[in-house]
Amino acid sequence: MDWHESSILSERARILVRHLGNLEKNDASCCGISLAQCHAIMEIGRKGKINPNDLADLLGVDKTTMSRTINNLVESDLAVRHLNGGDRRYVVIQLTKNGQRFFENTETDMKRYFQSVLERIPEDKRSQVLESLEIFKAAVKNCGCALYTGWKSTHPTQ
Amino acid sequence: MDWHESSILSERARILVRHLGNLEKNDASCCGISLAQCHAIMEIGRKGKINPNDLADLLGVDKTTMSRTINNLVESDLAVRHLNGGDRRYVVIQLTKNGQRFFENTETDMKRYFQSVLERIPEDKRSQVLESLEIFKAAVKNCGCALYTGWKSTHPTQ
DNA sequence: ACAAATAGTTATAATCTGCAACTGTTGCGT
DNA sequence: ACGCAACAGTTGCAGATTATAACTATTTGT
Repeated sequence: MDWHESSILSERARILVRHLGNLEKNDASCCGISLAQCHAIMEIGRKGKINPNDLADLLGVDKTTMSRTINNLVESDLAVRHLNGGDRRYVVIQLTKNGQRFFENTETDMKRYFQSVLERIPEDKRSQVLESLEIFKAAVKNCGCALYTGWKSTHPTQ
Repeated sequence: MDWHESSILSERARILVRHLGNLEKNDASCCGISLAQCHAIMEIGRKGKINPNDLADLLGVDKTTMSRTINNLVESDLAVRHLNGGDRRYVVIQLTKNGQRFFENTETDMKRYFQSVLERIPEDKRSQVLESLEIFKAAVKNCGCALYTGWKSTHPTQ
């Protein structure tokens, strides 16, 4: 059990997440759209069509929050709700032309950003970094355990 | 200019950030403390002592938000404010005994989590992943540009 | 000595969030 | 066919978080 390596991993992942997260937050607020709305648009755009419940799970928010976020998108003419003919409980969400444009522009922006990140990585290390991110991503996703397992039991609960 | 690689990079970083972010969010809410408060505790703990302004910059929030977050911590007996003798404009924040315990427990939890992530990475890839994360982190930090540079100009602004 | 700059706090208002309770729809067992 | 549980989705409410603007207090520079 290598305690030292996991400490390094923890540190690097933390800084990375915070840095990219802040970047997102700062830049999202400058275009009249909330971060939650932006994330929703990006996921709807990638999936093409999706129902609110799955979208809520994907983004890790409550379905009521999702419902309201979708309201905002619809009011801003960025997304539309359709009723699924087969099962009328289901609602299908899709992007409008406006939303589609937003989605594509933002995806291009993100690629451009990561392009410039890539340029800051030595050329002979790029494929290694790409592969490692995939490995790390898979390890994180497969790790069912919680981040702060000890909180409930070991933390002073005020 | 390799558009394909930056696309892959973007995708992997995005999923990683969202996954770890959600993990944080879900687990933070279960111990009577907000995510903002938790982040603040962790940074105060790592720095030992820090002033509100620097802490706000570090966490990417407004200083007024920081002030209130610190209020919460003080009320919960997790941190204390001290007046800096030298320049009485400055406030120094430190953890209380309670806060210190919280900090140490959480740091241990995080290490434990990343330990189990590490165990899911093939042994012969671990040092490569660790190195790559460092490279990637540095590249992200040094990249002064914004994530969504095009939003202001190219996005439909509502 | 006095204006500008700095660190920090409070007032206000807007936004985001989730739990509880609700409607409407479907599937299942009898 | 009926009733009931399960499910998708929405709204009422109440609490938490956030930033902008206006403020106090302290220091620095001229």
